[in-house]
Amino acid sequence: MKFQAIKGVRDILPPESALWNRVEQTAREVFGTFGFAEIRLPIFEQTDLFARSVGQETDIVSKEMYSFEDRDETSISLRPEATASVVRAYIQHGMQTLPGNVKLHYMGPMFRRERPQKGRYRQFYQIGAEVLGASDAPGIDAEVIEMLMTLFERLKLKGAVLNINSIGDKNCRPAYVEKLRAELVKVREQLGEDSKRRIETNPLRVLDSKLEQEQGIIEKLPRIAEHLCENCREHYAEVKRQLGLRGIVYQENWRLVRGLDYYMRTTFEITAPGLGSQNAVCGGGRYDGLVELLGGPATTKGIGFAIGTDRLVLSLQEAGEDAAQDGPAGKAAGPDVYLAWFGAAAQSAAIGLAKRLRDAGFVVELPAVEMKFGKSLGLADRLGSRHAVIVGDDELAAGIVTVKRLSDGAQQKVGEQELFSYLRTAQNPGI
RNA sequence: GUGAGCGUAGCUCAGCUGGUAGAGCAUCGGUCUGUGGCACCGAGGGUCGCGGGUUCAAACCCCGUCGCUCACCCCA
Repeated sequence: MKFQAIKGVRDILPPESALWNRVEQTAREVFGTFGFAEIRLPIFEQTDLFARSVGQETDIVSKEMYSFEDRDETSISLRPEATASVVRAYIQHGMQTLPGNVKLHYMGPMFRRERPQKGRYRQFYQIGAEVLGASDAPGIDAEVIEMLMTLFERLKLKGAVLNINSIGDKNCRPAYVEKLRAELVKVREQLGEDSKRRIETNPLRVLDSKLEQEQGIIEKLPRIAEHLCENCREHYAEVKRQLGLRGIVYQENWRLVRGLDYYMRTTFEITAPGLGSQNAVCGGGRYDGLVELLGGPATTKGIGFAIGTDRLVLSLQEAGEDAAQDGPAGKAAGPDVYLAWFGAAAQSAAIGLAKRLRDAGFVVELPAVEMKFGKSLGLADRLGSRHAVIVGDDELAAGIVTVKRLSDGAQQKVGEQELFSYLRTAQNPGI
């Protein structure tokens, strides 16, 4: 094999692509009902945008970005996430002058140069949404989460678990981080290599460690919930109350920390089964300082999330939710009508009929060259067609067609108007 | 970046203690010039991931390398 896809990227083939479309379409519908409109963003930006927002010292920026020098020598990067772009667009287009909160959603590929594994790719897809505006009301946090849960419910995602936490703001987090660091130094020798390193680089990350021998130590570490400032504590309490008002079940997880620098206060993550080691389908949180950091008005607050579409689809597949495809293995669902024609005169009649059928919304397969009768019906069968419509000399002479139901072989001769009504009643409406 | 497992036809795999490749499925054609699923017959398709070494002889043994997968790290 000469060419193959680059490491960590992949093709999404039928019938899986149909599930992707369903997921993305459902997201558009659900988000639309919450008043979110779609924003289409560029796939690359100035490198500095990501360095400033995501954080220069994060793994994403320091070692995972696809960066390159443009011809004018500016550094450009493929986006590793989209919140920075949304905020950039918000500022660039002066959206702070729009009435109320600006609610935007997006979907598309992101790029991070990590070692691929189950549920992780170098080109991966996210569906995300952001609320930007003057208000940081806890009700916004809760509604954003409600919207997410509504989507998952609509998609029949099984076993989704919502984890929430508050990681404080610039008034209380630094002091907590120092306290945590001080405690970690005391138990340094009992920690693994990775956690030892994080004492310096990112003490919060230690809380997220999965190492068995560290669990007992982590349980005894100071918790941020007990070190939040007054404002953060009240905000967090109100977010939880607002979630309760919406009937949303959540799990408080004091060890939930986010990897991107811009998060503060509310953070959340949703896990789902069937994903292997990477079990988070969605992560998000509040980022009130980000707009100002990127040069926008200091009064603008923000909150958002990103769903890992690859992982969401994977979890749905593991649960058998992709069974809606009923075509032959490896193929998309078959056509409604296979239009078998025989002879030059029949071909021209079939071309016209195919057009009228398609205009009426039927999926029509029209053989490009004449085939033997048996071959043609055989192909109709293997394509998973529901009906064969036969146009040969006999039909032409009588001005009718033969329609045959492939599932049981029942067939009859009908005029064109009858054909349409027959096909409509034979359709499986709904689903 | 680190570790482990795996690389034989489009797919799933067989190939014994070394003797230069097979099956099933799939594809295409035929039996079959107005009726599909079945059956039978046939065809195409492989530098055995790649390179080197050992050997009279390597898919098989040794070394290296590339790729895939999973896990660590980190994250969606």
